[in-house]
Amino acid sequence: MAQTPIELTEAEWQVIKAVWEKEPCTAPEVQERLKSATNWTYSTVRTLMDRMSGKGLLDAEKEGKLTWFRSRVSREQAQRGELLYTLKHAFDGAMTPLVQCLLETRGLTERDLDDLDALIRERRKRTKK
Amino acid sequence: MAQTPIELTEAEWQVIKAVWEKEPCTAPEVQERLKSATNWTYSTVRTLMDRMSGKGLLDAEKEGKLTWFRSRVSREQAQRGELLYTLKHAFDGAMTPLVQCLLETRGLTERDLDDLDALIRERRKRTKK
DNA sequence: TTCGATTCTCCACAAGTGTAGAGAATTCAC
DNA sequence: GTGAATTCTCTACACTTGTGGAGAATCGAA
Repeated sequence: MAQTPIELTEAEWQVIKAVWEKEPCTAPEVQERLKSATNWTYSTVRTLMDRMSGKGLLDAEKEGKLTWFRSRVSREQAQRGELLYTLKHAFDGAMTPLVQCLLETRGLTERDLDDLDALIRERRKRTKK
Repeated sequence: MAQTPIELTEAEWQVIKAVWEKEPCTAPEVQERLKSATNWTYSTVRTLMDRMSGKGLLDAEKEGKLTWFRSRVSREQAQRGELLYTLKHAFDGAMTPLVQCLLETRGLTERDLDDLDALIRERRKRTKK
């Protein structure tokens, strides 16, 4: 069940986010989507995507000359993996310091704080139930 | 001022946490502290520490045969770096989804939620001022 | 059916990372 | 001062990551 936590490299994040935008998709499409952000050549994108398929992060299906890719991990899974990594290594698993760090770090708006409040209240309700 | 954000590899996290425990310290000491967690040989630990000195993560000072190491980044700096990395790549900089993910992820206690509340209230006070 | 465009495959390479062995240097106890 | 113990230096090596070039394969249009 709790499969090995998903970890993505920086480049892999770029790619998978582009894939999530619209699936299935081809490598040239992904290259195009990343054009402005990275300027990667087709080769670069394709190599990344192939490696990601090898790791089970993407799924590749060949149809004639084209190869269609789709993600095999959801955004939520990936986010969770990344966050858990940080939680574990940087904060030794302690959630509160992590949030504290977050609150210190950013120029937060009142609105942000309201959102957090709401999240917590929401979460409380669920726990109570 | 905002120096390039600090990023540590997994092994580097282990090492620097051991260094933070008590500084300055020697490589054999660090090896000892990590003994139970990693079983790394002296060579491994030392190589890591030397590389980290090279990167400016540690400071190395030689005294006779011994080399004393101390950290050049604080736990807070490192935590912030790690967290910002996650925030940026996995959550596109959006704090609320990150916290949301956090709240979903873990078996939180009432106590945890109380702590978060407190943090937010605290933070509000500071903003108001 | 040949040409241009598109997409693919294969290979390459430098830098970074995790890991550690072999043997030199230093030091301390006798 | 000799030997054992400690610590160091140097080197190595496989694997991953970021990046992409060269040229083959395929497809659509003329």
